[in-house]
Amino acid sequence: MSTPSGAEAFLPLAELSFQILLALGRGRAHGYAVGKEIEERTDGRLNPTTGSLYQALRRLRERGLIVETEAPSDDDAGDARRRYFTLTPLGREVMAREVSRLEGLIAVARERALAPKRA
Amino acid sequence: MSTPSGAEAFLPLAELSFQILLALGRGRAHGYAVGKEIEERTDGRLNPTTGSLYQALRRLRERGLIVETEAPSDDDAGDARRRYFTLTPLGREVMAREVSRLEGLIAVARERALAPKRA
DNA sequence: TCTTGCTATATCCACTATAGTTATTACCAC
DNA sequence: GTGGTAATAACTATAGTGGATATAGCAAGA
Repeated sequence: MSTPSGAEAFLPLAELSFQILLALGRGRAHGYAVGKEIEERTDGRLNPTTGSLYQALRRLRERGLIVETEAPSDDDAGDARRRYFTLTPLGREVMAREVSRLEGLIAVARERALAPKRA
Repeated sequence: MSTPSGAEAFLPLAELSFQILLALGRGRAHGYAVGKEIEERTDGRLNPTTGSLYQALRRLRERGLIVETEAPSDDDAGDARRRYFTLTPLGREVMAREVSRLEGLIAVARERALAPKRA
């Protein structure tokens, strides 16, 4: 279905942006935690410095893929500096579309590179 | 840390670069044809200008993912300006690794965004 | 035939977006 | 105080993209 949301316009997602959306896919999180999650999940392969991380968060927020939200109630003991983010419906849709796009690429790659033809 | 081939160092592949490798996955092709193939395969969604196309080809060549090769014998009627390219083994491996990487991302995205948790 | 114009093919230059680096500030727990 | 947590800002590096340009070949028509 071509949902007229314009989600396509955000594709392809940059590596870090996609990773951030993935991290937020689990639910609300604050910036620092997002960075840690990415680092852990990628086994240190990706280690976003705060500079690039918050830059990317800002871009995503400005484009409406994520929003800044209140701290969760079970975090009142937490650090007041924390800025929490969650995916917007648009962000979720962009993710879904990006996944579709990638799946298409994978299918083509499989049929071509893994069963190479003579040149 | 690094894989034997160092193919990981080329990841993530940019959209256009990956598309070019996909196009060459079918076998040798010249630049212009690569552009056309991409445009057709993506139903016009991607319409690489010659500028970005040849720049990307140059980058891929400089990094050893593709090489410039002779024109095929059945092309002697073709335009002499044509520059033909083929995947190198490294290029093929980079493709394979990129596919693995993307599959990993997809798996994470599926489990998170398509079964969203309460934030 | 000459000219106009379109497709094919490629190069060069400049702009933009993204990411990385580094430094600074501030809070919190030990 | 020290060390980890959390965020901001200024700067740099560079990959990627896009636009303008050039040129050859071919087709259509004056």
